[in-house]
Amino acid sequence: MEDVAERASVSRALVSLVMNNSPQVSDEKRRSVLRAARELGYRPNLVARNLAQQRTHTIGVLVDDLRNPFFGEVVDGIEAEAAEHGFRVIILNGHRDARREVEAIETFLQLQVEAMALVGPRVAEDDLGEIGTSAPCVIVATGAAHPGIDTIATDGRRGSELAVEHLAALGHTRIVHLDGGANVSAAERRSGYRSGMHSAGIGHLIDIRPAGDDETDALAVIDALLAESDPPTAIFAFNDLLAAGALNRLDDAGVAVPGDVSLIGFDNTFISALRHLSLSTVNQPTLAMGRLAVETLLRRLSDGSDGSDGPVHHTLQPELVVRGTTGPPRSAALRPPSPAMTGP
Amino acid sequence: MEDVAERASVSRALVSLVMNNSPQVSDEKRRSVLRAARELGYRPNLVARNLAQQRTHTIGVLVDDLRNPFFGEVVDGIEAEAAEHGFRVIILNGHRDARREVEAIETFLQLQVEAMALVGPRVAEDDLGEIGTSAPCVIVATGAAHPGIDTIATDGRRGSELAVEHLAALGHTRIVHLDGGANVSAAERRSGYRSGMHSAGIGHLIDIRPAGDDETDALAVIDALLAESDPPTAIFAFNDLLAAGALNRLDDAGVAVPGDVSLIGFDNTFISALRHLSLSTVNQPTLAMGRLAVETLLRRLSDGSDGSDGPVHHTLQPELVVRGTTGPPRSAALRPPSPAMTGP
DNA sequence: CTATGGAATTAGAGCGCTCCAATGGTCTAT
DNA sequence: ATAGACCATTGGAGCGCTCTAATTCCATAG
Repeated sequence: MEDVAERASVSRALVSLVMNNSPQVSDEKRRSVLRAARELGYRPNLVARNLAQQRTHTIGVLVDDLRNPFFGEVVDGIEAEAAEHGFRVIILNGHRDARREVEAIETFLQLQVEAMALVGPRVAEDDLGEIGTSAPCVIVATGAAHPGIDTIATDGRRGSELAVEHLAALGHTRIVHLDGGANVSAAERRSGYRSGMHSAGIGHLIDIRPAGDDETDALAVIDALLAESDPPTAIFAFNDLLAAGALNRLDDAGVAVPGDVSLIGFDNTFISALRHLSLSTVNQPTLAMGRLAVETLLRRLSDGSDGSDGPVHHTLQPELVVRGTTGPPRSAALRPPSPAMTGP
Repeated sequence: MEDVAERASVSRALVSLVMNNSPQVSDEKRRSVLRAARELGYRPNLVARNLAQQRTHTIGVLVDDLRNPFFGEVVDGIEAEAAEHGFRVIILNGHRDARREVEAIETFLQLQVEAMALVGPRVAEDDLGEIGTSAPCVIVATGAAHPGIDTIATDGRRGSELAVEHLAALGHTRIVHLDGGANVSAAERRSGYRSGMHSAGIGHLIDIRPAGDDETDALAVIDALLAESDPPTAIFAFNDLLAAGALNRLDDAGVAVPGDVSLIGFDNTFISALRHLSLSTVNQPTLAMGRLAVETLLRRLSDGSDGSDGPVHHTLQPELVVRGTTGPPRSAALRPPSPAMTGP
């Protein structure tokens, strides 16, 4: 910068003004500074600028798992909205591990990001400690598990109800839920499953199996399920990945979907749309969630409020997406939903 | 920091030493500094540290498309290796757009990253200009399209040959290639397709259709293909996503896979492994590529060489993965799809 | 008792930039 | 002419940290 200033025979301060294209600099000087900069291959040092300005114009985005396309879509929304407001976005990977998430958040804070969006985090609110309030922070796509922090979520409870209602309407009664296990959204979806079962009048048939949130997590559970004397006629999986894994296994075992068993997922990732899977699922408005997350952060930023007072919870509505993996149970014609009947 | 120093009644310099856990500080002072830091909730400012140190210990990773799980896997490898060597990784999203990629690289440089890995970039080498040499830079998973820069790639030519050989060995001759279009790896895979066809003695049947690298890019091409008088018996798609899209469309049209048409992809992303897709494909050793990328960067860093002299090209070997979408062609006698027939 | 060396500690300059207050210049109104 | 207003420009302090060289302290040797 010194060099540029010298070459253009102006002061360092003037170079700074030009680089930030301040309006109050004469065209003549501006041109000569820009030329000097170009000739010298000068590139402003953001680290220094950030330090001097005490601002970084940066939003940190923590992504639970880069391999899950669902999160990629949310990030797209975040980036779009952030860019419109002059913010840079840097991404850190949580690797589906709460410990690494906390590290990543700590890194964000040390890097002085102005705000953070945690996409699908696994950290419990308690483990966030003061961390969440050192900078505006919003949690995206993790349901209502963080009452003390701003959140953007799809109504996982309602989404689950939609799924169960759909299956029940088709005539299913023996509906099993593959639970998301340690995943933070799991509780909410589980509760939706429960209430859905109750309002369908089959509350006594509630059956929840711990599974997880990855394709591989489904395998053992499906095996166990198939080995039982009274296997389910329908399965509601925590998310699409898990459903896809379940589909694998059912296929292995020669079980027809939806002929023998209906299957529905959650998230509506692009994989569920793949025709050969054609997975029925529940849609989350990912793009809107991302944009809303940034809006929320920016509001905090201009308020100066850090969210510890009255956090904001945005809940978006899920939508049922019926594709090819759900259908009436085999015996539907013979056996309309009659909870009292337990055997043939 | 000032405050911490005062509270522990030591100098700022000593606090700095403690924060960088230098060995030459007495236990007594160390403890009291740490306590003071804790009590004050002190968090070192990385921006300031980076400026003072003239180092950031950061590797910038530019990802072509966050939604493509293939890239997520490569990034996993990069992060693992980087962490082992005390480097932080920050990720920027290229959004499948060369212009945004250049912006991202510029951002990395301004943020003073010490090295960059471009994962599946779309920028042509020429558009990289001096940019690539301002810091060590390695291009991952984009074939041999960047002769002047360090690269890590799977041998796309060989991979394509494997795919074609496989199809030819099954008895196919009418093998069409769905081309990756603007994607930088496309040329290499196309050339492998060509050479594969030639060595199978069916060079005269070479047939390349521009498509793209996303599920949606396959639709129109498949429609066109099916409308022809002599549709192919086998399709080799640029990547898994494209193949998945093709599968969708073939399915829509009631074409059996692999009964009527065999289909093979490239990348071996987890979606190809989904049982219902069960896509035959060509594997790339993603994790190894990521690790190798970082190794290469670190070598440049310690050499002080910037790669403009003698770039290094690592080429890893692809592997054929045969799953359920490839099989022998239907015997000539039957040949069901007879486009001349329009009505029952 | 002084000299010597080593370890622990500190003062202070400096990293590359921004931003405030101050400077000098030009223009208009008196 | 002179004061005032207004612009473009600049000097210099300061952002929070590190790092070198200097200082202090203490133990040991001569």
